[in-house]
Amino acid sequence: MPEGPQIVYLKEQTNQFIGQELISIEGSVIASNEKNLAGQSLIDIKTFGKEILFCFTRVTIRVHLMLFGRYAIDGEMNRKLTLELEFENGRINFYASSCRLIEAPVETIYDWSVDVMSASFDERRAVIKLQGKPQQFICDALLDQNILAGVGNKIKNEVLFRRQVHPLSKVKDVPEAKLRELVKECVTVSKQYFQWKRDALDEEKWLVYKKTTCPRDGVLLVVEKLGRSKRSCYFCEQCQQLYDDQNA
DNA sequence: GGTTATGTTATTTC
DNA sequence: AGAAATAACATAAC
Repeated sequence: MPEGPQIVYLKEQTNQFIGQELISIEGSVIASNEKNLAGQSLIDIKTFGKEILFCFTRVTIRVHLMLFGRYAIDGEMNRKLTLELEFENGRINFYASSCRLIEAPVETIYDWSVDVMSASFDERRAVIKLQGKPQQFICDALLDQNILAGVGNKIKNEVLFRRQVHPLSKVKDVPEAKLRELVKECVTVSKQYFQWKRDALDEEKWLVYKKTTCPRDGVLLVVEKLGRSKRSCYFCEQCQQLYDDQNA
């Protein structure tokens, strides 16, 4: 369920709750001494990367859907409930999600300049931070939430294909101009993904993810778990260039 | 029934 | 100490 754009979409679905009073809170992950949240008002909903933040008067609840998380607005699912927030005008349930209470002001712990969906995302800084991981494979570096918060495995594969970079290129061997292209593409794909989500087209738009042949040249795609992260890479050996010591 | 999947974190091992 | 491997968590689809 996650990846930044889907979380921004989720926020869009929950905006109706902003300004509402919390009637009740349930969930196995919220300890009993935290139930006094009821009565507080929902001041704002923010997103950071793959996290959604429910900012109440005195405290913030952070929800991360991880790999299997689901949610239902004014509905039920037959799964393990991790958090239920009931407001005056509706209810949102989270299942199989990771939830945490944040007591500090969120501005002090989140830096939105690394969030690819944020208006304050800083491209140049992302490039510099990538260059700070010279030995990493590009397929791992693009998934680094401290550099490109919100980018997940689907976006990673799409970006590498569109910019024609082999996933096993080392960051230090990728020319700076190409790194800049990759960072820009992360933003582009993320914004498109968000729109696909709105249009309910998000399962059919990917060029290589879960596909078998390259849309450019028809060559069979390679599917392998690569890099330190061992996440699935879908790529074309014909048209995605491997940057290495030879051609850096 | 085994494998895989949009993810992260805690623990163990080297 | 610190990097790297492994386990842990949770759930559905093929």
